[in-house]
Amino acid sequence: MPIELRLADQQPLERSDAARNREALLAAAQRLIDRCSVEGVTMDAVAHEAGVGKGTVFRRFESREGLMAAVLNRSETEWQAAAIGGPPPLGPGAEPMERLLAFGHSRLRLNLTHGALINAAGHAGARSYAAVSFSAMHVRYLLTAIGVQGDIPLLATALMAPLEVVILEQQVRTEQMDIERIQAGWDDLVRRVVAG
Amino acid sequence: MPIELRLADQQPLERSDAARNREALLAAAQRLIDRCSVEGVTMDAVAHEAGVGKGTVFRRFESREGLMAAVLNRSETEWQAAAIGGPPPLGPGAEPMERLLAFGHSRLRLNLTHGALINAAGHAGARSYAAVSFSAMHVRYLLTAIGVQGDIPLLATALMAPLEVVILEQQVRTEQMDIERIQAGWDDLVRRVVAG
DNA sequence: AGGCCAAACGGACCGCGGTCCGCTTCTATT
DNA sequence: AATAGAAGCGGACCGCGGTCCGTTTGGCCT
Repeated sequence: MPIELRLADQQPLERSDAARNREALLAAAQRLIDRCSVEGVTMDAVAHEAGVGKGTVFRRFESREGLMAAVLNRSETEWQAAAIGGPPPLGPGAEPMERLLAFGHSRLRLNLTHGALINAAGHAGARSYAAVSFSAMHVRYLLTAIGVQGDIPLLATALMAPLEVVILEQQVRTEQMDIERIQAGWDDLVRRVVAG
Repeated sequence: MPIELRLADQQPLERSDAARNREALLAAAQRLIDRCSVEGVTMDAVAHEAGVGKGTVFRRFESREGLMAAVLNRSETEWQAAAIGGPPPLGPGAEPMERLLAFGHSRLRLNLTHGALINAAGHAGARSYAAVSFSAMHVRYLLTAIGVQGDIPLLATALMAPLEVVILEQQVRTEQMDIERIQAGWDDLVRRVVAG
């Protein structure tokens, strides 16, 4: 009688060929994104580049958004690690206010450079929510550490919202604002919110 | 020799059948949106409902986003009129601060009810920019009237950003916040920003 | 009225995201 | 090593957004 003695390994185990294909697909996707733009990458192309059938791509990643989210997840995870445990001023060691400002600057840059990929990843399931959630949690923590009074979750959202890709693209692309100005504006916003 | 004596009528004139078809298409789209959801409306269905060919739909509205933007435009225009010239507290007659708060509440409600349509309209050309631009202009004007010091365009963006559909859907759908709380949070944000 | 031609029309056609189902392959068990 | 069956695989297939081009129509000029 098989008792499934995998410890707390929740997922029902992944077959070796499946794992190999997942890696191949992620690598293929990354390669194609680098070669053409994000928008130019088709699912058929990814499947072909990885040397698998199209069905396999969708089995692994659900949808195009899911695949993009998985690709995005790599750099995102790395960035999250830097925010939690990296060197100051982003990581611990600096004053909370300083960390918050560094966090915003970093996120702003990241959202501009990865904008296309973030858009392509869309709102695909838990992955994208995790990304949003991480930032929200971190900003909430920093606001609390600073000693801000009020509805912290909402204030955190208010600070993160102007850094959303849609907003930034509007400002940079359509209104021709330069990044320094946007950054300065965000710093100003933070100061006003914190001052209460 | 035809001198084209249309005054400042910039558009090169629209043929009567074209005008008829445009109206028919908008009406058909509206009808289908009411019947099914926005997401369930296909371009073929709109064409068929209006009794025209598919090519005609794309000739008139460029893309699905364009068509949705045109449908959205009707209610949006009406709302803009209310903001500029309607009764207080939204329209003129109330104090600027009161108007700003009313503006935010109204926009929040509107973005939630028309969320699907706004998303479907996407960033389709000048139409959507006009909508964004109107709100931005109005908020800038009110901030100036209140006497706020600083980079007004950026502050206006910072206030509008948390009212974006993406943000609101995240809060309401995923985080289960209720609307009163979000509204109160926005009021608080405005107060902090205005207080400087 | 008649005729000219730019503008508008319609629907066949294409590429892409996504699904489905019959076939193959891996792994656990004896 | 043999085997059973679950998990994975692949590619034909579908619907939708969007394009293209041969045909029709409406407006103007004689």
